[in-house]
Amino acid sequence: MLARLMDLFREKGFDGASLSDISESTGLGKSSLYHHFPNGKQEIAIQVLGHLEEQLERAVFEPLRSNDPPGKKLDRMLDAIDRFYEGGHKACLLERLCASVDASRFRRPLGRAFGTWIDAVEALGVESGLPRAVARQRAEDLVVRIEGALIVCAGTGNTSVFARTIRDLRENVLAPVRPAKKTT
Amino acid sequence: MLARLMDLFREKGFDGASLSDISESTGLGKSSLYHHFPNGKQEIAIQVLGHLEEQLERAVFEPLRSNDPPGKKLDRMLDAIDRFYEGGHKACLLERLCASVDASRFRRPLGRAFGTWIDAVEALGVESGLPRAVARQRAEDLVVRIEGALIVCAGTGNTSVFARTIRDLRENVLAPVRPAKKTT
DNA sequence: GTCTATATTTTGATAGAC
DNA sequence: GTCTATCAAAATATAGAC
Repeated sequence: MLARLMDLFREKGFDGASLSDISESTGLGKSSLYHHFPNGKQEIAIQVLGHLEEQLERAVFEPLRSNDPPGKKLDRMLDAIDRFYEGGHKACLLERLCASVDASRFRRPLGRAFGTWIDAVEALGVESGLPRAVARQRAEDLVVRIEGALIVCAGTGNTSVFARTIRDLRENVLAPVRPAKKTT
Repeated sequence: MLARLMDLFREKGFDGASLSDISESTGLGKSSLYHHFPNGKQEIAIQVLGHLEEQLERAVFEPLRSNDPPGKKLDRMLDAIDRFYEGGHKACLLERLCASVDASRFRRPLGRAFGTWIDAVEALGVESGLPRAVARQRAEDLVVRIEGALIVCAGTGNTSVFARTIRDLRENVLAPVRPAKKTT
């Protein structure tokens, strides 16, 4: 059920998904929805966010705990991410909630979700031998580029940007630091 | 007036900005709005998008036409972009419209705006001596990273990610191609 | 727990006076 | 060109039966 609701919010956004949509997508009447979520739509979104964090846990943290080498772990993370966004065809719930009018109400869970994600990738970078500052930057960059690629794909209708972004990330997130190029 | 409306849509998104908001932000009654925009809210958004394209023209194309060296042109572009997004504090109109329920109605102008932007950066890369394919990729990447950085800043409340992204882009978008690093 | 029915507010949009 | 007044539809939310 939370999975269906997540699909709905990813498709329509928070402001765009009405209670009627929610009712239809769950098969429950509005009164039943208020039985399960006394605080209405906002609470539904927050519970859906919680559900996303669980999936993030499985997609990002679980690979991280394995005994595979870091490069393999990164690959498995990116595989999971690619699947989750269906190659750039499906939007990010975090982004959809960031873009809602009530974004301030989601600030805390949103900040936590982004932080969790970034921290996990940073830890992987550190594990693979990168200096912490570099690992941090690259972890932020991974999330930035995935979110951005989803936007550009949605705006242009061209999902190849997402595919290429994932490919680039595979090659570059854990790459050894190279000396800076001199500017002319 | 279109500037005020653009601010409104950037702040609240398309679904989140009601006609009452629009009325308040412009100082016009609803009937007056329908006098100027007979097709209602959708037409307002499309005209605001047109206004954005003009600003994009000034911010992106005008620097491109100067006689400065490519690196200088890129710097001026990124300065304008940094100003436009106020260092990551203000959202992107394109993204807000991508994230609306009615996104399909904006698909054409959105695709055109993204295309214009990417094409301009690609041309700059070619001018600076990059192979076209590389220039294309980097141009897409510039837009991807700016859009993504805005999302992450909005979600985490930390605008330093935007600042660093701009800095990275300054150094890397036009950098000469370097041989790929071998994987272990 | 789920339903039908309804309350209340807000939405996008129009009519018509000035 | 702008206003007041108003519309029908849709929004969120609740009451109360079963």
